[in-house]
Amino acid sequence: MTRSAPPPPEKPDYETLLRESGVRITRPRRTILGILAAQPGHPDALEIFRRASAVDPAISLSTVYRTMRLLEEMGAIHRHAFGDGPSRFETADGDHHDHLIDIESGEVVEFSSERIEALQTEIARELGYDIVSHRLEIYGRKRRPA
Amino acid sequence: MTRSAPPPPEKPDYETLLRESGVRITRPRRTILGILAAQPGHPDALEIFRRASAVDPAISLSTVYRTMRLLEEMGAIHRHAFGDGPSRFETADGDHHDHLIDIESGEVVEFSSERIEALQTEIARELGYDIVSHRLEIYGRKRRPA
DNA sequence: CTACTTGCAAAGTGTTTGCAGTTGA
DNA sequence: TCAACTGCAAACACTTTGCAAGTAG
Repeated sequence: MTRSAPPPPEKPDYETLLRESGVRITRPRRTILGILAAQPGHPDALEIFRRASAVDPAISLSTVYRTMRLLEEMGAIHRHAFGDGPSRFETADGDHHDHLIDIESGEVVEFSSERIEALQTEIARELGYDIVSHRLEIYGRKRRPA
Repeated sequence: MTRSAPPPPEKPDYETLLRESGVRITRPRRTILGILAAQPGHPDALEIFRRASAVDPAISLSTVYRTMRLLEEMGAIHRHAFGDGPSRFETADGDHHDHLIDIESGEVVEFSSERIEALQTEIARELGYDIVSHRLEIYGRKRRPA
């Protein structure tokens, strides 16, 4: 066994990723990518558009939507439809997780449970299905201290 | 302990329910109610509108939407947003259950798991929240027989 | 009778798309 | 260079709403 280079960084370099997919790195895309990298939350398209506009006022909302779709198709981000509002996006670095949405503030807390995952797989199997994807959202409100 | 009347029928009478809420039973409402009672599935507004039109061609899509909202607010039906398409509705008789959606046919299979419910409550508690509602959807495809 | 409902058309959201001009590789 | 990309405005799908006419109780 020989020494080798350290494992790749946990956060992929989207620009490189895109370029390798034969996609051009344009100004609007670089701007949006920068925003996604800097913002840890679950913003919607309008939110991203607002931040992008602050950096480059020429950016259009269409381009935001087109870029989000592009990134989603590449697997670089996930799209969520919490409640019924607009789609909200999240970078797809880490592992799978589910969401708890604070119905009062809209805040999103991420969590994951191997046991729930396992139960879902089991249930799907019993029903004769293979899981392609799933969505688990808990809507709650902060517990008042007694 | 005295003998008493048998438990109420499992399927509530929506007309009575509505009347008791001070809501008028109009022709369109009666038609829609009839369709919901007869159809066991998870139809969307357009689907309900189509079936209603067959019974009473004068019904408008707006009235379908207004009626679904009314019933939802009364707790008589649940509204779901599977994938990203239109809202789909389901009568709220029985117990709580979750959904497995066949991504190829759109078919919806209902299931419920006390263990998953319990795990969710536990997770929410650990995060400091009380659950208000939740949504668990499994998207899958029928397993091919080997 | 008259307040609640309706149908219709118009408005509203969130998102996608056609097109002519722009730009990255 | 020149296909990929963009901004813009128009189109879209789904849903809600204003209003004048209709109707249940």
